[in-house]
Amino acid sequence: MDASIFTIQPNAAEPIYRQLLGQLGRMIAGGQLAPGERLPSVREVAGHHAINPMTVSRAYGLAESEGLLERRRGVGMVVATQAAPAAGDQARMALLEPAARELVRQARELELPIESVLKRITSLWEG
Amino acid sequence: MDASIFTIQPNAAEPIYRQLLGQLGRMIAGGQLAPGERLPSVREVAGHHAINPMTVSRAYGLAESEGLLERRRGVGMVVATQAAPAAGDQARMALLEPAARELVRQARELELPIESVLKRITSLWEG
DNA sequence: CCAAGTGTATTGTTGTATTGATACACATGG
DNA sequence: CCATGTGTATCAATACAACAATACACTTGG
Repeated sequence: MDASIFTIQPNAAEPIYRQLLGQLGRMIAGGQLAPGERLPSVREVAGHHAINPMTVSRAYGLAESEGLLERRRGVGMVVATQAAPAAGDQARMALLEPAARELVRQARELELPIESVLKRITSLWEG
Repeated sequence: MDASIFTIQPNAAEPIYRQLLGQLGRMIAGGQLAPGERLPSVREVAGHHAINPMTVSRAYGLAESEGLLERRRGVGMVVATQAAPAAGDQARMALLEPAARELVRQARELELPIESVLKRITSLWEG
């Protein structure tokens, strides 16, 4: 798998290692990363995004302790075999819950009509 | 205006002063806070939420430099008179854009069907 | 076997951000 | 005038992310 699977924003408020961890979790749950699949090496990702290898290692390490990845000594990281790949819409939706709640909260504070919000979401989805 | 207009989550990743600033901006844009309306005092908000007064002051100060609030010496902060209260849906929607983009990005990573996402949003809106 | 590739433990440094404690300047109302 | 209420400037403490530079244990492929 190429190192470009990850999208990192260096200037975002969310720390880099956490951006990586979040993407890993969602891409595994969504099936874009299948069990047994090998991940780009720490140095590969670090080089491609011009960040520190240890920052990537930190994300991988946390993913491992969450049961998402398995460490193959001398080889690299691999998507855990028992990592639920195609958890039902239900389970995957749970991972979207925080972002969904936040969106709704902000929309309420803005007193926006729900129709406009849904429309915008749809537009962003297609675009 | 009561100090309970703000909702702060002390354990969230987003810093408190930024939570306050965001809510201020949206509630003013949405019209829940009308121009000329007085805000709860720094100490009031701080006491109510058990946080440091300077944290609230920081949010107020930033809001002032953004033109959202006006400082009345010895009196308190007031919603700026020239603060666009009922900017069109268009303008208010712009404030929702970051949250909307993030939601869509995560939904894509999760490979969720757009219908499920819209459904959940609607459900959260009504609930 | 050994060169080259894995991840990682270690130590230290740097920069930044958040929060807190205190003291101050100002305005209002009695 | 002065007690009481504003906001805030200032300084300090703390936490954390990220980087840097090694060194190490391990596996694979030649």
